[in-house]
Amino acid sequence: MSTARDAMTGTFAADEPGSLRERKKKQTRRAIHDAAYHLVAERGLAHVTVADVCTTAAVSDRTFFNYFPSKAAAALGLPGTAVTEESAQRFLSGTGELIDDLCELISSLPSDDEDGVQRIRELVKIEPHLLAALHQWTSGFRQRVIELAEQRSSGQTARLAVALVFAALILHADSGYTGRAGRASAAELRRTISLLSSVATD
Amino acid sequence: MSTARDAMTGTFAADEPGSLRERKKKQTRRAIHDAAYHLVAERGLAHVTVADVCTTAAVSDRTFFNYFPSKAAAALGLPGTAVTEESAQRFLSGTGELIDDLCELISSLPSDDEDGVQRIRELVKIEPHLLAALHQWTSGFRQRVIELAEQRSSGQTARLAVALVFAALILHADSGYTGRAGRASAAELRRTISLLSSVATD
DNA sequence: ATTTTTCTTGCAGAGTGTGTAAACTTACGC
DNA sequence: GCGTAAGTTTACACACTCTGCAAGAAAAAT
Repeated sequence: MSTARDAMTGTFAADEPGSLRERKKKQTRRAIHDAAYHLVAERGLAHVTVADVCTTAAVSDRTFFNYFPSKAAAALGLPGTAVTEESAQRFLSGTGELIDDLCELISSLPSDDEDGVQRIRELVKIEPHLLAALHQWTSGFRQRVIELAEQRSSGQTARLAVALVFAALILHADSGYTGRAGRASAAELRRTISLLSSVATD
Repeated sequence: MSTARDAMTGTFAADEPGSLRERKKKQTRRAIHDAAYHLVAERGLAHVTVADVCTTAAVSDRTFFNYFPSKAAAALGLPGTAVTEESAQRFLSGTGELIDDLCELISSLPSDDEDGVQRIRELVKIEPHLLAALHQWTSGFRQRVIELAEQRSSGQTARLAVALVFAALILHADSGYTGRAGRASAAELRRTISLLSSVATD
């Protein structure tokens, strides 16, 4: 992976990953999430205000909302755009089974952080309210995926496939389903879908 | 169906269905939902405030929140308690296949209104934000159902079954899946689950 | 008729989230 | 370098959501 650094000048191209701006944005995003995560883990969601998070992260209240739409989203560290343009293109030009490619698409969400999913599980376990927030976010994610899926297969089939894949995803996110940490891989999702299918036809 | 009216005195037992209090509560709940539904359908969610709904429904702002936790919930007419004690008991003492009984449980949610699901679909179609609110509500519903399911079948099987049933339920609520109006019957849910299973094993 | 319980309402207040415009920082061309 | 363009942060003001509390109104129980 090239870092897009210009070999002649040593400067970065505008707003590409690696530019000063992008690095700073990633940094403040991370600062906000970290602050929210730790505060909520300690005090509980209801006893943390956005203002608290902001002072801890050393940003203004207004900046907070430039990065996250809500306190819950910040605590969970939910990405603003769940499907990157790159993932979308790869999916649209995919050749495999729809379900398999959907699993691939879904499992490639951009996290700031490798232990992102781990943090989500921890918080959800101690703050069930956050599960609702997570599902709300997932709803937007799902909408986008449906749009993409309908460009590969039309109508009902697409919706059914998406429903299955998200059922599997939620099972993985829901703590208690499996003790495993870390994000769900495409293979694991595919396996869970097989399980779902077998349960349906008992 | 007995109305619980006391044959001697002609009065109603306290707080049972048919008592004056219960009727009035149902009435104001309905008034609030109707007002919210129509206003949101006309102006869109963002251009309706809780205060607007309250003046239309002729209740105080404070009363609004005694019936619905949010503007979106009122517009959609989402019931406060999704699973009645009665449904829960019937499910727990059920004898059929877990999946089938879950379909029965899920499809028996208490609606104030026969065309409740129809209204939900209409609103969601013009206000995608409401889909998120719906999923959030569904999240709480799901939690309760998981509790119940785990009392009939333990651990993973219960979770898998619930995931399937809710996948089907969401498909039905989501406009665009099927043109049919009205609430989803247990049989329709069961059929959708079969479809899901067939999509999984292509 | 009186007491008790439940529901409604008004008020006050903390907290969330948005529009706007000014200050500031980074990027780019020269 | 240097000046302009573009993007980001910040303060301020403001509408709105939602909750707690206590007094009043309505219904049920005695």
